[in-house]
Amino acid sequence: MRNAEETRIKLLETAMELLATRSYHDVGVSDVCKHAGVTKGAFYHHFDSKAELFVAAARHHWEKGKGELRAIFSPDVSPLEQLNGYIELMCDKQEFNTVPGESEVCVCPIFTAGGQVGPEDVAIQNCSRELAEEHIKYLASMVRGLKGEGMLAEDGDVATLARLIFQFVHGLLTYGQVFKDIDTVRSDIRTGICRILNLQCKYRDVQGEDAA
Amino acid sequence: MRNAEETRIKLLETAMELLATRSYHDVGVSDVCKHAGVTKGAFYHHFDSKAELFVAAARHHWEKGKGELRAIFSPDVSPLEQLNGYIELMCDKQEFNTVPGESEVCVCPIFTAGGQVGPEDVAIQNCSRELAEEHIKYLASMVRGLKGEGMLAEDGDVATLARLIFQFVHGLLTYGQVFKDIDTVRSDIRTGICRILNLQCKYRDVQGEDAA
DNA sequence: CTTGAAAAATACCAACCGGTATGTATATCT
DNA sequence: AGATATACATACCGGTTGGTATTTTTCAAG
Repeated sequence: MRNAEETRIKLLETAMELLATRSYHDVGVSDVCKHAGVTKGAFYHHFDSKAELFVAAARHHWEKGKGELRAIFSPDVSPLEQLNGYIELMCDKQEFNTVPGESEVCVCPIFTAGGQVGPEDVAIQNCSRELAEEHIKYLASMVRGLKGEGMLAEDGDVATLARLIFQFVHGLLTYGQVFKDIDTVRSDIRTGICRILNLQCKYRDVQGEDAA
Repeated sequence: MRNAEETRIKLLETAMELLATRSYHDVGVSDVCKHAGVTKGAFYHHFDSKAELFVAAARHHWEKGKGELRAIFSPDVSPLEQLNGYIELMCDKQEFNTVPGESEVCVCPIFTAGGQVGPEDVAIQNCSRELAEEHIKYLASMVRGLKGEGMLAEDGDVATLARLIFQFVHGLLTYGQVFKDIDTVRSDIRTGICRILNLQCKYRDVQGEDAA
């Protein structure tokens, strides 16, 4: 492997994959290297420390996923489709990361890691906060859309609702990870978000293809 | 310290305290011992392993808190008071665990740990699930009460609603930990739960003492 | 081809962590 | 009082982890 950028990205993505099913402290540098097919020498050529790797990996992961988010929350997508798209995306991400026997559901590695590092790894916490805020902004635009179309049965501050959805989804994913029950996650995510939004009932059912 | 039981409990509670602000892998046996004022010899006299300590600590913590929960969710407390009591309890617990400069908000250590250990520490995961289920049962009884009194503007499965609340609260606490913002937690917990339940608006405001 | 810097491999280290072996003081029972 | 089990302390071990020092390979410019 001669391409430096390729190696770097390989390390970033491997780190994220491992972080999806294990905790920050559980994922060692040697682990990442082994799974990426690289040696520690190569690793420390590209990164100064483990913490720097994970911050970079989180940012990379986010930037990579941003395209999907932007597509879903694009202004030319109706708010309702945005909601359905978001729910589907979240479920698909879990499905993608599911290793049948091992871990059935993973959480958003970035945000989880932020909660699990002590005050010493302040860089990771900051990164976690920053990306969470961006995520919530996307949700806010969706909520604003739904509100604008009068689809919400109850009034509520847009920023607050977006934050509540984010919080809920994250707790839901943690639940899924602990209980290893992706079906409940799939079902609860829709129910939960709709109730938090107090989306009018007539809009709640997914009209499209729901043949599982 | 000649009292064995006292030492054991000291270890259990110290473990829980440390786990409140750090991750499972971050809290070492030596750490617990140091903070508890005992040596590793004493520790391994009482527990076979680190995992066993934390399982025991979680159970102990739960049993200790069960009294409060039972008082709040007692049948002779009105459902609405149950809700307010639960919210207050959750906030108070955060307040209690807050170390001003260090960590502003902690999460429920038991459930969080369950999500952060790999498949090897299956005992911890099982304990985490078990206690979460018990917690959700308490919530379910409250939801049933609210529903019975017709306070919910929208129908919904009791078990599902209880689960949604649990998931939300947990995500909320993680959010609080990452953002170190207990005020948002205090505000969001009420809003979030009320919206998930779709509690009728007239019941939402806390009538009693809210002088902060 | 030579050269030189980037990229990656090998080997290694100090620190740490879970766990153990062993020693010692105290309480209880006979 | 002597024997014995409990409660705890000290010291240490093997493995792992983050990180480093050094060497080898790659590859493009001159």
